[in-house]
Amino acid sequence: MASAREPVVHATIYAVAERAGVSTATVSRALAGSTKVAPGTRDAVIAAARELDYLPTAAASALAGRRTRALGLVLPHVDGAYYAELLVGFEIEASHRGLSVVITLANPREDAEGTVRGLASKVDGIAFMARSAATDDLIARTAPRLPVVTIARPRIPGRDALFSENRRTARELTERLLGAGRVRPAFIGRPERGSDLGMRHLGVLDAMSAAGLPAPGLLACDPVEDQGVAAAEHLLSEGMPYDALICGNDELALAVMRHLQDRGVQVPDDIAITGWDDTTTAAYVRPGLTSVVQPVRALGALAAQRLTGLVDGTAPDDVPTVLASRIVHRGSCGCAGD
Amino acid sequence: MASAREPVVHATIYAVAERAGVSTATVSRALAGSTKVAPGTRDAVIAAARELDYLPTAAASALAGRRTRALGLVLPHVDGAYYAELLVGFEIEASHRGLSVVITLANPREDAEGTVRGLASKVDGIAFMARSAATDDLIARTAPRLPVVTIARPRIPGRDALFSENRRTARELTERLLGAGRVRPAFIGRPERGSDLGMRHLGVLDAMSAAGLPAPGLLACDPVEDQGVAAAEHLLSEGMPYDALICGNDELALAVMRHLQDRGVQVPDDIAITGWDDTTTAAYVRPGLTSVVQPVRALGALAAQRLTGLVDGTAPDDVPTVLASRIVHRGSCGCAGD
DNA sequence: CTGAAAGCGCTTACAG
DNA sequence: CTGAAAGCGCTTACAG
Repeated sequence: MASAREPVVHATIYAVAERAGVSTATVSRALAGSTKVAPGTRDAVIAAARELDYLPTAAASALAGRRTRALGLVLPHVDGAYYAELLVGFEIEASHRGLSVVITLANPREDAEGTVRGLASKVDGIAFMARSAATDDLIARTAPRLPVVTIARPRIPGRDALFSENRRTARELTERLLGAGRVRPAFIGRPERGSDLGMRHLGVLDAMSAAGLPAPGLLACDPVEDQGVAAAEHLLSEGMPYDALICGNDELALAVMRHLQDRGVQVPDDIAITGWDDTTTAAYVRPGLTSVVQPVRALGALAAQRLTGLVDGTAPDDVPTVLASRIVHRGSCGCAGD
Repeated sequence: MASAREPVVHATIYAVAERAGVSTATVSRALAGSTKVAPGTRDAVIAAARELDYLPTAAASALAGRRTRALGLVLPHVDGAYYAELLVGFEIEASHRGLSVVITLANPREDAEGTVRGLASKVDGIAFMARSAATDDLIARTAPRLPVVTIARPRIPGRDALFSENRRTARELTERLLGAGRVRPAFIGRPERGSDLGMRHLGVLDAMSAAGLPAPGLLACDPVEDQGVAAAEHLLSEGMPYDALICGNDELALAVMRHLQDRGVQVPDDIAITGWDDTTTAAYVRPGLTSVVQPVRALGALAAQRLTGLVDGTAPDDVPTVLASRIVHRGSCGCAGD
């Protein structure tokens, strides 16, 4: 076993101060862009810093300044373009504000408590995304310690909660199907209170009751491919009692659609199918899958933005925010029309 | 504008020490799991820490301990499941080792230099993924400051470089096509020296020359959808001079395939098509797209692992590492066989 | 506009 | 096995 890497010694603020002929306080101010530094002094400091290739140690700044200049993002332990997109929005916004991003995957099988506590010790604020091992309770206990926002998950009392529009969009989508004569829809997915899927389910209910129709069918299953296959199998065994399937996400919708097609069911003639998230695949399958585009990147950016506001004390408090979604009509719903 | 959030005061190591009736040195050791602490003492410290809900300030630990206990990951500024998967592998491995992950998207349009320098000041080591705004030069200049590894990008002299197997897999894929009678293949993508696509292109050349055949065609374009469409259009206008298209990634392959199919070309009868990355969509289109699964998650994990070794001084130096890829045969290549 | 000095909250030789 | 004390490298009232 080799010995630990010998750390290269780098210039500190003292070296810069000495070279520029000023105090470390002045170096600190000049480099922070303080306006109360004489231009000439500032230039000398900047020149000295550059000559020494000075890079302030983040830990020292954080300790002295009581700001880590970092934001935390807790994601469910899954892959997928959806979360990647959220991360992109969050990171870009954070980096525009000079903040770095510490990312954590909350794995149900592991020590979520320890993970989140650890994160809380190294960032100025945390965004919790959707369903993850970070429970309501854990988030609530974390919140007094530092600013917290939630994204696409049940709201924590007194904390900012961000969502994409779900209920109203689901209602519109359902009304569109009803308008095309599909009056016996079923919802596929597990609607949980306050979650994205829960809200989507409510939107479907809204449309049905507004139209004076009975409640839609419900096939409760987790939003993953194999459960979609199982749901499709179940439908076939039941003799296809519905004429439209509003799926909680694309993964489910694609699995259901393919399985039904493989069994000879015609989409959309025999049954209409819709999804959510507008994944890449939705546009590539045939018929194209009607889906809902969510402003995921904007949601990520908004989270970073509100967190920054909370950290600086410039944010209005406790305002839930909902960003608009948009239906993308393709062939699978039999209502693409125009 | 509201005033800045009043920080809640939390227990420090002094409070824990006082409560446990020991010195802060002992608290520090006990909590770090040092073996040189008497069991009774350790229990008392742990109890006191729990009672006070003590959370060590990461900045203070980092400053005093000269270790941030964080790893940096620089990704190209794009979304997509591929990078998400890499991040998952990296994060899981890092978190297993008690390290957190600071993620940065290197955007060509922005200050990559400042971004990477900032990152270098807050982590113990950095992994640079693929093509990003982090140039060879920038990475080389960062490397003396802290441990660095690269992933799927041209190697930086003297630094660890990780890859998934590209050249040999490309050769196998090509040989399979040749075996199925497709002797006039073209490569679609922009092969750059030392990059994943560059290696894939070389593998195709290997197979052709080993078979005593002329070099394959080359349609140089960036690996994005619209360039795939343009390439397909070009092929049509040329009268389809090839019988197989080996595309640098799935995005390109899918765009090419769809465009050709829309123009009446039969896949694989008229032309065979293959991609790389085995995206979700590859399995959903018809015919299914033959593609190559890369060990992306494992690559991420390996990067975190080697970085940790480098930080601790326990890593063998300068060993390039290549992880195996696997071809997934589907209908599009006309060589699925069985 | 600038500096001296205290202090941020830990870790780690060093000594016992 | 434990403690006193120095020190990690910054920032920020405070005073001028």
